Amino acid sequence: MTKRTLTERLSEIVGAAFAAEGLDPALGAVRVSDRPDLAQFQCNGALAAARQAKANPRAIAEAVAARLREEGAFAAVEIAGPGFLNLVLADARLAEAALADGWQAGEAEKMIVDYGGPNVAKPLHVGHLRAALIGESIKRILRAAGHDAVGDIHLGDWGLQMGQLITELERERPDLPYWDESFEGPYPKESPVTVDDLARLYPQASKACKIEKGETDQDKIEAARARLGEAQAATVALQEGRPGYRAVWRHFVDVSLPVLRQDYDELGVGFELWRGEASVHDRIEGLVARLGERGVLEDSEGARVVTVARESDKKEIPPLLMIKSNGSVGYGSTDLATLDQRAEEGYQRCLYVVDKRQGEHFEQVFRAAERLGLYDADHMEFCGFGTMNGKDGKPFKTRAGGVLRLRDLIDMVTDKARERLAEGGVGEGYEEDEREAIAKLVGMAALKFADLSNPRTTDYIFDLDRFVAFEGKTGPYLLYAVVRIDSVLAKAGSDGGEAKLVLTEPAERDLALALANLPDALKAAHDRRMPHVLCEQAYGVAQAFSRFYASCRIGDEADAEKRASRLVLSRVTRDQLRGILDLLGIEVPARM
RNA sequence: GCACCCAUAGCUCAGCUGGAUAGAGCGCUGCCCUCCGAAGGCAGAGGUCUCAGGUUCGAAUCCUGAUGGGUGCGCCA
Repeated sequence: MTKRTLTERLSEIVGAAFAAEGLDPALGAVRVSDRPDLAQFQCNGALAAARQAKANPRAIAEAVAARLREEGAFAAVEIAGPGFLNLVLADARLAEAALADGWQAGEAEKMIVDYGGPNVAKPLHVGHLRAALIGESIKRILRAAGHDAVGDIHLGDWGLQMGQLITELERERPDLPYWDESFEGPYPKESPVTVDDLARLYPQASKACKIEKGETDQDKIEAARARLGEAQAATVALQEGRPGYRAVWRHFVDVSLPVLRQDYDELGVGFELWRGEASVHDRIEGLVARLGERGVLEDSEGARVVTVARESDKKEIPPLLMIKSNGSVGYGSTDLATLDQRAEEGYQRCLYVVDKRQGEHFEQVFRAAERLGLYDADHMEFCGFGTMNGKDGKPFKTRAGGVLRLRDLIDMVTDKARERLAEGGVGEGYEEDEREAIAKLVGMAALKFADLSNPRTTDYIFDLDRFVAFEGKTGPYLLYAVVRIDSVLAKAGSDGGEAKLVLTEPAERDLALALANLPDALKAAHDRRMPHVLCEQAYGVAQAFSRFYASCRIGDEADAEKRASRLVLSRVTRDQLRGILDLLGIEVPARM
């Protein structure tokens, strides 16, 4: 484990050379060359130095290069064009760097990553996929960097959707005891609904409460408004503690949890904390009182709000709604209360892996938290992600026009994987259940890699054909690379052990160079909260290995020293790929 | 209306603090399994980086404007 990446170390060396010339060491910034045909690394500092010092860039480059040639880290230091420094690392240094196995953040923190947000009323669908995959990966990246990070599912179990469910059920089942305020219990232990009931009731209620765009029929508008009012009133009653509502609400949550758990399990996504919005309800009263004491709570149109707008704002930021005019609380209050709880529990940093369209909401919450003194602005991070669209560029829908359930999506990729495995005659001698397990892992790798390889912040097109393609830059290609190396090593009967790396062929150097970039990739993925950087790293390494594999003999190399070195190179490649795939939440089969 | 984001190869997308000949994958053309796993490798075609100005020795990258798309804007989450 290292705390400094290869380019950081090289930058120090080159920076020292600049400093020795009386120049700013920051000019020595080294990065991977974008002309791999000319060099492994480059430094363009001489050009910037020339501007500052009003000197000839080539002359500066010459002086720095002369010092670097003395240094010994580089096999070649060349100057090209107006003053680009082209650097080739000495093989011994490169070999050493290729063995680097990780990267540690400077200061470890206790963190919480909020990346679930499923609604208890709804089964998981494709829209939840990104939060789960990106959040899980970010959490793993943080941990690998040395942080104490936990994930919280943060269930959506306390807002209007609960009032909608309650009232919808009340309409459908007026015979149930939960609606009778004079009922003295006890309430039934058996849930009156199944998850399938919830999945049916919620869209039904939601639709009934919604005024369709362009609706002109006054009766329909009135009906929807009345229905919404009913749901809102039920929400207030639930939050105020009406026993029947609390009892039926408990059932909603209890029947949902096992199913959610199973779905997330299947995705390989695990939360340490299974809290919900409801779990912070009891702190809201105290929170409101504290806001009042600080003088940041105001009355506005019958509601209690925290003003978060600032002079410097370019756009209008509405206040955070703490208590709605009807007395209920919404997600603004629960999100703030959750931050309060997290601060109290000693989490130093809170990350929110949430649809980027909620950015403004979190800006409000974060500002309110700042006003309350819970966290500094730079310890609350909004890690927004882009939306997943269909091929038409609009939010993804199934052919029938509905939302695709996550479960169905997983089945689709698994089916496709099974098909491809059969086509390729893979696993012909294996037991049926192993083949099935492999199909599942391959499908999942395809799905996860396809999603994670997009930068977190951008929207992307969900294209099933592309998701299940197994050639090129895909999850299955990476699994294939790992499994193939395993097979090569097994056949060779050795993983090289402690043998020294001797780099002779260009393909070996290229692979070593790709491997040596790992700490830089880990640091970038960590600092930017961007898992796709690791996808690039893994793919680059896998490609470099494939080239190496195509041009060099490994297990059957005659020269003993070369053979051992190549076995080590193969093993290191496999270990790095496995490590990265683990950070991406992708599981590799033992064989396929 | 106000604000923010985006526009790169036929398609889907990378491109970090401005730097050399703008990169992948898919698709397309042609090669490579008597040799450790061909879900692989090699070679090739394909781009006025939406447009117009500006800053700079140097711009896909920074600034301004235009066009075309997307998103958000207090009692949903």
